[in-house]
Amino acid sequence: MRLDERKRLVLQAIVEDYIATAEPVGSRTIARKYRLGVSPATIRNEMADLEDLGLIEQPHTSAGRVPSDSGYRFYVDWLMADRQLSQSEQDIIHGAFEARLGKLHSLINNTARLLSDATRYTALVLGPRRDKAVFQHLSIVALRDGQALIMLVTDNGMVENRVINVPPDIDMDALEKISVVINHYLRGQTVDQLGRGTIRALETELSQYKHILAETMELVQTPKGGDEDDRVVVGGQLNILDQPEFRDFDKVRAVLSALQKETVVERLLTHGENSFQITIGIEHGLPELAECSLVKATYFVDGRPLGTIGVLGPKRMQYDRVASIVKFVSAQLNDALDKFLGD
Amino acid sequence: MRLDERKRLVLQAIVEDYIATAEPVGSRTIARKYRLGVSPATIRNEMADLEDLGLIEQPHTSAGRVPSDSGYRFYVDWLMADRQLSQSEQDIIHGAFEARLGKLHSLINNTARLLSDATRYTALVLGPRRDKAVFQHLSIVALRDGQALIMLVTDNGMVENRVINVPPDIDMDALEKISVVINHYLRGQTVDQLGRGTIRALETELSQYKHILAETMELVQTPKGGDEDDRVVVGGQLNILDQPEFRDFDKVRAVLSALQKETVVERLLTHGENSFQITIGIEHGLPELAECSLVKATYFVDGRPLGTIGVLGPKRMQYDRVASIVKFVSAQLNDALDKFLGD
DNA sequence: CATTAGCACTCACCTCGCGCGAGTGCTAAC
DNA sequence: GTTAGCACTCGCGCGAGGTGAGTGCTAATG
Repeated sequence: MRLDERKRLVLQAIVEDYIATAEPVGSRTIARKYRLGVSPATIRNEMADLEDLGLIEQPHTSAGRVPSDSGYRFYVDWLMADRQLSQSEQDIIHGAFEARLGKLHSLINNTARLLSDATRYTALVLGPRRDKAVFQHLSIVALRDGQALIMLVTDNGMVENRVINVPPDIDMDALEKISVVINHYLRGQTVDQLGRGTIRALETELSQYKHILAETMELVQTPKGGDEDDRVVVGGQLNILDQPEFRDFDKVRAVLSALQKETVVERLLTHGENSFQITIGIEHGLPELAECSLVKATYFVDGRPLGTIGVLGPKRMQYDRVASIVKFVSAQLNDALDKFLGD
Repeated sequence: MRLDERKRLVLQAIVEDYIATAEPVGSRTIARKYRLGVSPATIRNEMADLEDLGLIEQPHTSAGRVPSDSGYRFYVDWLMADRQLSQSEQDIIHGAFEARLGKLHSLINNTARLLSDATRYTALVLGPRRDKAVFQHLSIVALRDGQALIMLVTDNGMVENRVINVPPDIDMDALEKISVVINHYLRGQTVDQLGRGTIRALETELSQYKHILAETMELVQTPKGGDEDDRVVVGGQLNILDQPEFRDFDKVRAVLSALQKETVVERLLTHGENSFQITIGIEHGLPELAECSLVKATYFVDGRPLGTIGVLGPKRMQYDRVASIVKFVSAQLNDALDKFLGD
């Protein structure tokens, strides 16, 4: 879509004013605030054209104009300026990643909080995919008679464990042996490429310990570490209460309850293929979140995509600011993870 | 406070009707619905008396009556009938605990969901206290050059781990040795009674591995497993949106944001000493949650208190139903944990 | 003396109508 | 092509009036 310079300026003014005020924008306002050097009447003509193009719309006759989804899209693609984060903003974010190595989980958790605090919107963080993880180490530890703990470490920093029942008379050496064998067979494999052959071989070699092996394989193969799915973290959910467009209980409930469901958030964050992407309104295909936009970025370790961070806000979102923050945070996260996991 | 039979019936009618409808209750309603065999005028006289006693109040002249905090308290202490859970309700809850052993964390997580689904209010679950936990086992596993994983198991089923840096040239045997020594010194101790002496002895014996020891002791002693505090789980937060008394954004925000803070929830659940307790309104001393009531119960393993479960709802809560559910769920949880952790 | 019928009174809440003002589209003049 | 002017639209806020639920008081009643 080609627009002449003035139409672009008018559209930009409408989008930015609406983002700032949440009120439909009138021709007079634009003429006054954005000094295009023309009268409101001219602006009105331009606005009529923009409306014909589907870039803006009127909530009702005799109201100002509001950007449509494609209006936002055009703004994001063509009009939006790159916004530099101020040095102090950068410092704050950078500082948050200074914290010492710890659990991957808390790194992800902190990122969610950081993102939501920085943007004042809701932050979504998706951790590493379990099935792409490379098996690194497994240990089995006897806890007491009849119980043992299996612990699994993968290369992307995830640690999973589970308590299992074992025959009460089993001795430490047997457990040790089992874990040595399993380690030997699984080292370096990703979970989703575990072949039937490998499993069969294990079953043969450990035929006396069927039960333990079965439990272990279940831990290894459960796609998401069981029912509690640490993969998704949501931060700052309550920030949506501050948005005037959500001054409506049904809308709030719809959004919040969608965010409760890990599958929804996961689909949201895995939708699309670009490593940085802005999704406006219904573009993601989730009707519950049709009133929201999402700015998301993938983070990497050693050039391999590990997960995604995103910021969810109203369609009337400060795209420029949020985009810079998301980019910056994901870059910081890349660095932190390289230090944490990099070889 | 002594009340004659009829006053008790009137109070009970007011509380129960208000719980059911969320509307101030008038004298006519009581006479009609609760068939006390007297006219509205008589009820009005009784109500005036109850108001003098501070058990009920009027939102404004010419409205019906609403229970006051002490009215609820009287109801809960003296008037409320024990409610039996139906067999099918019991079966559902019981079934939810049938699930196989897994991580303690997911047991707690599921309990929160179960409680909130069953009551349609918000569920709070407090997991085991870290500092009362008895050290059971520690292992150190080399991950790759320069990194290792420390893992800590305590008797109450908690498993904590942390990635640490180690000298790149350290060998497996050294790690093994360190963990043997630490295990030897710490086995059977609770975290909060770790004496200076023990620590000094460890420092002497492991003087070559100062750094690793320091990291380990930090993991052991960090009161709550670092910044991410798994101790508190909240379920069904959105249920408060269904309560008519919270059809107000500021109130919703106040409650939800209080529930976001682990410290608040923790204080709420650790307040008071009884193993089963109903807290009405401001009795817990947290002004943010002054409009809420809490029904909570402690759960045990081997007779030792491990944590607390609770249901948070409006003061206009179905105390009888919630009380039975909370009691039943905590009993089920006791059983499940005894199977899980019991010696 | 407790109970009840009757009655005047209060007050939240709903609805309706009205005026205001922001904003538009159109037309005619520049 | 731009702009001034103007009639028109329509959401919104406000105040008036009516409604109804509920009360407190008083006097009559068994």
